[in-house]
Amino acid sequence: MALEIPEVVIDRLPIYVRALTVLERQGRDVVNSQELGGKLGVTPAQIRKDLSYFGRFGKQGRGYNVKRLLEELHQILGITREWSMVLVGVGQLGRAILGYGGFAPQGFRIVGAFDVDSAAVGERVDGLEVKSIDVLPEEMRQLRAQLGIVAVPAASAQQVIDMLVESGVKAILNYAPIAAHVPPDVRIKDIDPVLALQSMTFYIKESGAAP
Amino acid sequence: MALEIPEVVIDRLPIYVRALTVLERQGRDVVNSQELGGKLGVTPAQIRKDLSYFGRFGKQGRGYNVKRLLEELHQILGITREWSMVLVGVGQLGRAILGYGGFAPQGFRIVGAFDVDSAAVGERVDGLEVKSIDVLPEEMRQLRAQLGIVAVPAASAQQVIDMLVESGVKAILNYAPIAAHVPPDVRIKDIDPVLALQSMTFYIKESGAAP
DNA sequence: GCTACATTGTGCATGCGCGCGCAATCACAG
DNA sequence: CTGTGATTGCGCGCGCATGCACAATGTAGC
Ligand SMILES: NC(=O)c1ccc[n+]([C@@H]2O[C@H](COP(=O)([O-])OP(=O)(O)OC[C@H]3O[C@@H](n4cnc5c(N)ncnc54)[C@H](O)[C@@H]3O)[C@@H](O)[C@H]2O)c1
Ligand SMILES: NC(=O)c1ccc[n+]([C@@H]2O[C@H](COP(=O)([O-])OP(=O)(O)OC[C@H]3O[C@@H](n4cnc5c(N)ncnc54)[C@H](O)[C@@H]3O)[C@@H](O)[C@H]2O)c1
Repeated sequence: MALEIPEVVIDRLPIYVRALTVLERQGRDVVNSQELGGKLGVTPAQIRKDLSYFGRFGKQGRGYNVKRLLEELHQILGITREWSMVLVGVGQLGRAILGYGGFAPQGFRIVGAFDVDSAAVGERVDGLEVKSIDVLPEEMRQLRAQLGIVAVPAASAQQVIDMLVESGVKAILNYAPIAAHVPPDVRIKDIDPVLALQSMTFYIKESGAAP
Repeated sequence: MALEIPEVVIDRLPIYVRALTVLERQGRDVVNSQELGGKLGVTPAQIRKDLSYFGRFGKQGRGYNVKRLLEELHQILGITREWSMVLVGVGQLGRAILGYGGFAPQGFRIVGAFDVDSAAVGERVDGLEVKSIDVLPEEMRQLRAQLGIVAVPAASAQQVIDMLVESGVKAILNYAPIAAHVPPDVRIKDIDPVLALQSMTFYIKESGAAP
């Protein structure tokens, strides 16, 4: 199979999905690569090249059928089905994640929440009962979640990630500020706002006006 | 000046900072590129090449002095000083951000919080009084914040970003799921967990066991 | 049905990031 | 002070992502 597809390409596809979803909701039928690129800050050639890895979805002289392209991208990314996720760490961030309404419409369902703190365990948060981290392995045998979200302090993160991997999770969204280690068959993506800020200050550090 | 430094390099420096900070706290004096690379999943050559853009910080036969290298990286990234940030959108996520203890130790201070909802305005959240979005422009004349955090719904995000730019903000951390437009002299980084999830499902979609 | 026009799909060249490999350099032991 | 061992700094080539340019192809108008 065509597994020579660059990872950068895969990372751009969800952005296309996001923009196309907006266009579909606006009732737009077709869109061309130039308009789409303008919205996203991507060159039209880039978009066409990216899509050409997977097939020929456009019509010359018109552009891309919004609905059709959206379906194709869903198929490619594997987001036609529903995905089950478990959350570990029901603290401040964990609660915001549980309450976030942005996952469900995209087919990502949180089916389990775990914490080590006995004060949190047993509590109901957004219709989900928080379970003890100790029962994660056995709970996972029923839940069969393929994705894990890690929102525990840095000190516990690697340990929690190991547990998730052991329980069969194949992809992890990690909010803890560590560089975690996972087996080659497990995907992991980190979200760290501090890293984002620290790389931006490099570019603006000369632009005056300290307080 | 040496402004030919690739952005990917700048994006890696904060990761080095994070790892070195841990080593320093552990009392380590020196570290070599191999050990550092092992921790971070980066090749030793990559690390040495990255650092060589900015100077010669290592000693042959020994490695890098942890404290010294950390200071150099702080200097390079512009994180020796304190940076002031304003937050717009004090909802679920905004409150988690305000309560997050990870910004202050790295020199990032939230000095203002704004919302449009009259129920939130006037409220004190983590020692900060939430102000109306209407007074953002005049408040900014006193606060002089260089960074902005956007945690409002997608529909309001571009408008809020325009206001921040107008008020002199030079870098924006955007949590809203949109591709925002900013002038060339303003940096912006997006944080979107859904995009991260959607790119990971591509790789694990065949690996069995649907619910 | 035919012509004019718009836009895709892609071969190809350019440029850039990555990592190899080695000489230069430093620490340390004897 | 000299030799040994280790690790950096960096020149260089390779590979890959990016974007140009054009032929292929479909649309719409007449
Ligand atoms: N709050 C934010 O906005 C924010 C933003 C980015 C990253 N983060 C990161 O997310 C993580 C959580 O942040 P937070 O603000 O929610 O902290 P928090 O202290 O409020 O929550 C952490 C939760 O994890 C639980 N926990 C600790 N060890 C555990 C273990 N071994 N197993 C299961 N649960 C465990 C704690 O009981 C607590 O409920 C931290 O690593 C933080 O750096 C937070
Ligand atoms: N909650 C999460 O974990 C999470 C994660 C990632 C991204 N996001 C994104 O972050 C944003 C906020 O999410 P949330 O869950 O906190 O939503 P929320 O509805 O709880 O909070 C949004 C807040 O923004 C305020 N607001 C709306 N328009 C405004 C305007 N023009 N000016 C100032 N304030 C305004 C609202 O009054 C509200 O308080 C959304 O774009 C969401 O997609 C949230």
